[in-house]
Amino acid sequence: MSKTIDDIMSKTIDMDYSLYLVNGYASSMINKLLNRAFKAQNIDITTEQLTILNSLCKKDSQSQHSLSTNTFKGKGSITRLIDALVKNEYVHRISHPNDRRTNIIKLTSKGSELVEKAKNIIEKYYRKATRGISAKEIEIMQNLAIKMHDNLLNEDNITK
Amino acid sequence: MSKTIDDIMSKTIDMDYSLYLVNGYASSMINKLLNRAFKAQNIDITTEQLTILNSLCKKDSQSQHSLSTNTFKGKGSITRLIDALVKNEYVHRISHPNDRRTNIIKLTSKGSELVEKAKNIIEKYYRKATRGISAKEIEIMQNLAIKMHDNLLNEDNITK
DNA sequence: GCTTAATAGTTGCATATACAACTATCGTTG
DNA sequence: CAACGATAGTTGTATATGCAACTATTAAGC
Repeated sequence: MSKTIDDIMSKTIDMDYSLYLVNGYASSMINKLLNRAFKAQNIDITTEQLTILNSLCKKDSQSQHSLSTNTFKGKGSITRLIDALVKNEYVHRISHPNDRRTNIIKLTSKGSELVEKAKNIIEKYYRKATRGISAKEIEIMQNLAIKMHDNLLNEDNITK
Repeated sequence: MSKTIDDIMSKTIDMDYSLYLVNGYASSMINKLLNRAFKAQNIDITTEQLTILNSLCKKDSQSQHSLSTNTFKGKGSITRLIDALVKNEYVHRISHPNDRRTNIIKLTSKGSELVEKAKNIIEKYYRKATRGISAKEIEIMQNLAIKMHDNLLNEDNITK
């Protein structure tokens, strides 16, 4: 007998279920552990900055606007994350030749190497997190998370 | 044919799957929308602060240490969140009579009323997020998120 | 009882994000 | 081509978190 949504929501003052989603406990936990692991191994990066590098691995030489769209981050965050990445020489920030408003972000070789190192650590923690969970279940969970994200993205009141 | 974990992890440089978890896109999206909705309706609260109030609804008069454990937040965050809650008179911060190190946090009537108002908004967005997803699937996802969180909590290297 | 260790909470510093105001540049339209 | 609006990025302010150093108080061990 599984709970219906109304069972879940009708609990007196118990917002645990929805707050579990809102707070993203699992996400923030693995995020924290990863950032701690990077620091412990003297890898000068954060998971948030890695999101940018990962996007550049898939498609190099993106504009900041493109990176903002692809990583679901605000343009202000992008500016500051790239500031940090440039400082560490993981990317170059180059002015677009035909549009001086636009910056082109290019992965450096140092950046590529870093991604490979970080990838191993991420995989390690990902495996820890998913211990005892089948690949099928993981796939279900990922698809549901994506679906929820899409549901919210498609809200009328989300224009920015 | 579903993907195995190795299928997922072996992709060349594609960390999307694990980064989707790490970044908690769905969580941060609903979190953002909720905080925006609270502001739009002149409800002076954030989801993070609500996590504290929710815990107090379940068990009032907790110490900050207890709240830290129950909400998975660091003690520094607890201090500052309660500063904000006290300022808005949603809680009282009272010195423990027998242990002057400890503060007891008590929900005020204003705090209780606020939780009820916020609960409706949270439920609304929770329903939007889970549109087209069955109650059974939601339950699966929640249980998996809890399991992943537990997996990481039980790591040897997590002592603080 | 005194010393030491453990516990509870606060605070400073760094990172990240949301939001809004701002600058600079490009495109469109008359 | 001048004016207007759209677009790309930057920056200031506020909130939240992690982490480490710190104070204050209590508990434990001798």
